[in-house]
Amino acid sequence: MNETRQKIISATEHLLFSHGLARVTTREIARAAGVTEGLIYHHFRDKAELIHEVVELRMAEVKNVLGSLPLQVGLRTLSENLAQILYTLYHSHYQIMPVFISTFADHELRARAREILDERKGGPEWDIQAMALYIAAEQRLGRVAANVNSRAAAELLHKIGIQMAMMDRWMELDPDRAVVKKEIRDCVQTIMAGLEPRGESRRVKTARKQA
Amino acid sequence: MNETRQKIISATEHLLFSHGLARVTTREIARAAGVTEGLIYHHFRDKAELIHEVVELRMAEVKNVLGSLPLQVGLRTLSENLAQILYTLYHSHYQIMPVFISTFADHELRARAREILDERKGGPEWDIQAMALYIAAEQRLGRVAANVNSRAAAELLHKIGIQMAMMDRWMELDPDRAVVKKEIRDCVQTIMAGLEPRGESRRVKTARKQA
Amino acid sequence: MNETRQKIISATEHLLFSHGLARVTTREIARAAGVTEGLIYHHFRDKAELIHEVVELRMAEVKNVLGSLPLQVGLRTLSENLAQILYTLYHSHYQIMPVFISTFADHELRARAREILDERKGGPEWDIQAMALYIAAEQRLGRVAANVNSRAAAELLHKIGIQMAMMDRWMELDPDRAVVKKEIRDCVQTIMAGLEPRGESRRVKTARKQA
Amino acid sequence: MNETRQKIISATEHLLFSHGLARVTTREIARAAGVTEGLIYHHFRDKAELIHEVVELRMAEVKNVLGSLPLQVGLRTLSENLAQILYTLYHSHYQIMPVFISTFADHELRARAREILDERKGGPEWDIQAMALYIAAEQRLGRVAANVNSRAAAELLHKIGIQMAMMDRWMELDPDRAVVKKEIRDCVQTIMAGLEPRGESRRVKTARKQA
DNA sequence: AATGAATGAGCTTTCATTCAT
DNA sequence: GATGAATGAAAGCTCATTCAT
Repeated sequence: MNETRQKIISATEHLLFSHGLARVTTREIARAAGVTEGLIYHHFRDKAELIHEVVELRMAEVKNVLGSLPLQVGLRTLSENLAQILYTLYHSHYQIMPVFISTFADHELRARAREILDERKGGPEWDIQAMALYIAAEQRLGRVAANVNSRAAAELLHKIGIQMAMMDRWMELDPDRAVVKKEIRDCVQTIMAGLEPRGESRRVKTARKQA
Repeated sequence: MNETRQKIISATEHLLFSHGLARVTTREIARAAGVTEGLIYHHFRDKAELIHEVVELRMAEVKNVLGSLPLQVGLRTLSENLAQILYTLYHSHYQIMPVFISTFADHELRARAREILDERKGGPEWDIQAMALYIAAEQRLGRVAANVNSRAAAELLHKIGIQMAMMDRWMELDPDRAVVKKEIRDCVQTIMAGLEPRGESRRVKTARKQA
Repeated sequence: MNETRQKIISATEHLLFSHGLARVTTREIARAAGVTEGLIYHHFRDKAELIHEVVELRMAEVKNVLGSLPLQVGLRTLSENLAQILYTLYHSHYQIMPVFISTFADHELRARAREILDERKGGPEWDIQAMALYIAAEQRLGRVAANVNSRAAAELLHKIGIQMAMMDRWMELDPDRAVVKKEIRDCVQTIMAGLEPRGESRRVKTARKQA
Repeated sequence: MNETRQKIISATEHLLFSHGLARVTTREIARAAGVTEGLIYHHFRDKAELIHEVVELRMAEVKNVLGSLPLQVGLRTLSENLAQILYTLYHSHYQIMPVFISTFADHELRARAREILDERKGGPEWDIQAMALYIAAEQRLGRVAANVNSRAAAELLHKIGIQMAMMDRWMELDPDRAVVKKEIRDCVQTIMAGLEPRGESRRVKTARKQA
């Protein structure tokens, strides 16, 4: 059955992680999967199809990362919840980052990856939506300022989560190192408080009614 | 002389932009540069050295992007200044993104790129520092809240700027499309205002004296 | 039983017709025959044996093409009979031409095909013989000139019939196009009349006593 | 210069002669030409281009085979001239037969070969024309019967010449064996005399005014 | 008898690199 | 400095064939 397929796909993905798309040869895949090169072509039309499948599997997995988050609206502190959101985003994107980066090496592959994300009810858009809804809910409870654009805030968090993952991959840092939590907390605090002075100092700053 | 070197390097970088590291062959480089393949090896020890040089040049260029920004502390609105900062970060990273992404394909190349950034007085760290200093200055003028961690805020902006660039590359979107400005404005506004409710509602929110 | 054998052989021959020996793979044969590749090896030792069998079958079929012709000695016109002979030769050779041509691609296959033709009481030799006998019979009736070498005439017709078939295959022309009949008629007429002038003009031509 | 090209082309053609298109691998070509496989691709875009070139060269060579024949109209015996024509056709076609046969293995190759023959002022059509003109000239001298269709006679000879070459290739017979001359003489004699009875016997045969 | 996963040799092709000129 | 023919290793892929089920 498709145990062999799975072995090949896993081996490929693993190589994608460690070598980068350019260096992944069918020979290496075969060796890593413990099969012959010919067998790869028995299960996949060509190398492209295999890579596509790897990308598809991983990309589809991004689906609704935040769906599993028990975001208790109105419960715990907002900061705690946002930190949890960011951490989840960060961790999941750390996982798919090699596959995601691989799609940069190939035009067609990238287009395909985009399609996959578009088709699925899931993917980044869905995560952003989930966050925006959460923020709006907190807004109704008065835990988030009324003038906040929940959608914009969600996109902000999304960008930050991905970027942290990408940088840690680039720096080849462990995703579980202690500093990450601290970094996320600092980030959340900044977003929570905002840059604008509060209270009396408000008069000082330049008006930005329409900004 | 090094006119030829330059031609070869430019051609290589251009191919990196359009094809990705995997697809860049010496033959294509030679053709694009209008020289023979053999000549490449008169100017560079091997292909790796050439690629390294391309990466080195572009990476070194990341240096002090914000140095060119006339960030007038205390002048114009803070929002306007932040928007300008973000836009500059976004644009410059959009330019180097292909080279940056290329470094993911090769372990050694990536390590080298990191070294380059570390060595130079310039690079991301410097931009972050510049932003942090700017924010701190505004803070002293009372245009930024006193409790803001200027360093954390700078890192936040940095992440957002890079991530916007990466996503637009991935989506193959034009970096000058009108929507970008709007996106940046929304983002700045959110960061400025923060998520926390202001005024009386402040009592409602959880204390975060030490958070 | 040998229903499967037959399916495989038919499929192979069909592919030989349309692709040429070089392009006929076991995979394609299996697909065309609606069986699995493995099954082919239950019925034939190897691919060579299968091809051999196809060639054998078709070659054996060449047998006695003219035997089916109701060549009525002394009846109808001689030209009509010759045209019919040529047409039959042409048509039958058009059918086997792909298999025949295939034998050029493989030394051993060709040798085998020759053996087959030799073994059978049938094959080209038999057709030539049949024609020679027919011509000799007409000769006795005075419908063919007494000085004609019936064997040589038969070989002549044989060559022409095959060559027409080969050329039409090479030109990828339909064997039933109207022009064929006209071509055959012209050919027969030339053979019938001969090139030598007749009657008084005979004196003019150079003597060919020994030619 | 193109000495290498020539070596490769020659080697390829030689292999085409001995193995058939199907069995000609780039590896063997390289070995036979005394070069590396890679070099083949330095001189030819791909294997197809190489084969095309071989076919083109040989096919173009068919050009005007009879042009070199000093066919002395009115001189020597007609039979001698026709025998010489047939022998020349036979010999030249014996040479190109392997390449010609190769074109059967590949649809595109065959189409290309046809184009080559069409384009050139030369090729079979030209030979046929030359023969037809020769026959017509003899006709005017009264050495060929007035009612002979010179074009049809030329086509007849053409077919016979090619077919003899093909059969000898198929039988793997030497093109210079003594029997060939005898075969050609018999053939010419038959064509010269025609099958129809001459003189008084002419009344016996069926009328063929319109045949 | 039939399947189809699995094999391994060999094919065409690419590509970084060298070297005589 | 510059050329481009030449190399050789390795890439992606095909295909006849085997074998456990």
